[in-house]
Amino acid sequence: MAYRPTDQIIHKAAWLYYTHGLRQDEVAQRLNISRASVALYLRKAREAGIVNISTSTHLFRDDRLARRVEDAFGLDTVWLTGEEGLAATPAAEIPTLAANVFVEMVENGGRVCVAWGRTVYAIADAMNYADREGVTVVEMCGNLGSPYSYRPDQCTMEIARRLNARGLNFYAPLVLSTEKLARELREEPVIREQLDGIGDCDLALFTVGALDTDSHVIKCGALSLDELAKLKALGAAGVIAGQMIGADGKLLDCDYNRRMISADFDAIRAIPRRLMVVQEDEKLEPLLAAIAGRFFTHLVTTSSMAERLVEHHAKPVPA
Amino acid sequence: MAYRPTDQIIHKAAWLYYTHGLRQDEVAQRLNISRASVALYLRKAREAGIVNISTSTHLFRDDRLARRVEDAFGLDTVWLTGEEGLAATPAAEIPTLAANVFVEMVENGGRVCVAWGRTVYAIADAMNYADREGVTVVEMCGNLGSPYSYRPDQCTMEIARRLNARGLNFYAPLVLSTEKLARELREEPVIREQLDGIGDCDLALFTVGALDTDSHVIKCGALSLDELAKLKALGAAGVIAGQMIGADGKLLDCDYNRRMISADFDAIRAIPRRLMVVQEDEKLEPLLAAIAGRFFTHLVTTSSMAERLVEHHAKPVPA
DNA sequence: CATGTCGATTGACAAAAGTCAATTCGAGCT
DNA sequence: AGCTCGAATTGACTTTTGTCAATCGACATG
Repeated sequence: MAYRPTDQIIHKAAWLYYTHGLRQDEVAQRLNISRASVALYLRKAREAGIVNISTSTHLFRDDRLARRVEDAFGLDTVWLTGEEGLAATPAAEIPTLAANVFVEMVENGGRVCVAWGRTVYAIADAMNYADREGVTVVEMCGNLGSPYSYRPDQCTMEIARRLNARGLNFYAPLVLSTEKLARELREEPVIREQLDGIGDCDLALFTVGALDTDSHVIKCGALSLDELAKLKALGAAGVIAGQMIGADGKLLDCDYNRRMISADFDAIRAIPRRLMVVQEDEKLEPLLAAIAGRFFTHLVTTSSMAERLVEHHAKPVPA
Repeated sequence: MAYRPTDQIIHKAAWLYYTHGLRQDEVAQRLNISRASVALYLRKAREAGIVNISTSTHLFRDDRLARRVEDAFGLDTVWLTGEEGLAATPAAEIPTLAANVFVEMVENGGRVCVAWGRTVYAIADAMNYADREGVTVVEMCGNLGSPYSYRPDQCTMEIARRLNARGLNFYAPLVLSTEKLARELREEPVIREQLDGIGDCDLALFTVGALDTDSHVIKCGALSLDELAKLKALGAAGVIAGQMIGADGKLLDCDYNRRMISADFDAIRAIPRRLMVVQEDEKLEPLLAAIAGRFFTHLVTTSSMAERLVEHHAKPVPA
């Protein structure tokens, strides 16, 4: 963070107000400025992450159901949002919780890796500005130039901005038209380096995609409806960082995957803490596939999804 | 933290207010309680560390002088409080800054070790309630039952309370009347274990004591004026965790030190991050001794002390 | 069963914080 | 020097928050 000279006074105001507990008029008096300026500076301080206000996410862990999911699938931690409509708007609950959980997990000097999608973008949006130091945010997969407002590079950069971190973008498309081109591109040093760097991360944030006709891969134009149907016939059950996986969680052996520039699954699994966020109730099948592939260690989802997960676990072979 | 049933609603109120940014009356409406209750719950949430408000301490690092001290003495980080009277009361500035720096340094699951003294107690007092998990706070040296209000065990316990941590006290006096008894006591399993545990910490908080007639060791009755004079004649330059050190930073070879139950110096130096806090301007000589002994890696002190340190470094052999 | 006690809760008022249009300041240009 | 434009700052007003005495209600006790 480059320190502009005016930052100094913002810092001082924040220190006096939040740390020493002075009132705004007292701060104003001491710094010889108007109280209105103090109020302005304090807002800036909050936005810049000079002041950090965070709420414990314990509430969402302190739940029998969450523990049952942890035990059933061997996950490190599960956070659930209840039915009770604790959010301002119901749709905001999962991203807000995920953002808080994620920020708590990011450590100074850490290297985090983020995927993209509607959910990840919403998380970025709900994320507080935090005053981390030396954090690097890297993209997990190639980009898609698209009419979509939540492009992958925007996700990365927005998250980096909130964490006061350095953002590293992937300078490649997500999916290419031929397998040959994808292979060649993957061997380009710039790309190679980025791909190799994913395994060095200590934290990952991602979601699993569904394969409905209105799902993300379709909407952003990575895949046609025709191709989708074929992939489903081949056994595709979900999407991880753009790549198709089967119900067993393994990379699907298909042309589409071979045309992809994205994180190697072993590299993803080499990351010690991997936070999966699932918002939509329709994503049970993809989520189970992601569990089978051991893609994540931490999970944020809804109570209703958790119930279905536990239920499924009780009788893994449906009648 | 044991969750009382009423904590649930405090959590919810805090989440809605701080994370979702609702107003108090909106929170009240949603939770079906009066707004006054919401205000009350929010205060409790802040006090319990459910909500964490922390201010960046960058301001105090962003200082040429701090860098010069870091370079001159090979320290990791130095924070300085300026002359400008940024504090509510000047005397509160150092403890408040130190408390904030310290809390930032404490990591979940960590093991921290604290010494005691007027300054450490003031730091404990200025410390925010933080929502850490799995932290252990251990005492660095034996206790002194005394008329003093800042007894070592109080320091430990207060800091533990603020960090939502487990506090481990030393069940031994700081100084005994004979060397033999001290030696025997050190070999008691309970004590041995505590002493050995100090080297396993990843963070330490302590100060260096002076040897004036009104200094801490005298006031709390650990030492008589007579003894003090003798120790000074022997070359005592400062006090670290109760023990006398010479100007070279080495443990002074004296009867007093041998009667002491306190952390082994090698154990202290085995702790990777050690935060030294020096408030009083008279402590230049003790601080230089502590530097010579490589007792600390991080330092919080005043600008004026920093100036004298740098000055001293420029001409280490005074005319 | 009335009564006392204590903590939780509330209504009403006072204090503090947020907001915004108007004004001042200051860098860059003529 | 005088002028222009945009950003920083402020005073005045509105909204939100903090506080505290009064009240409620659960539970224990004579």
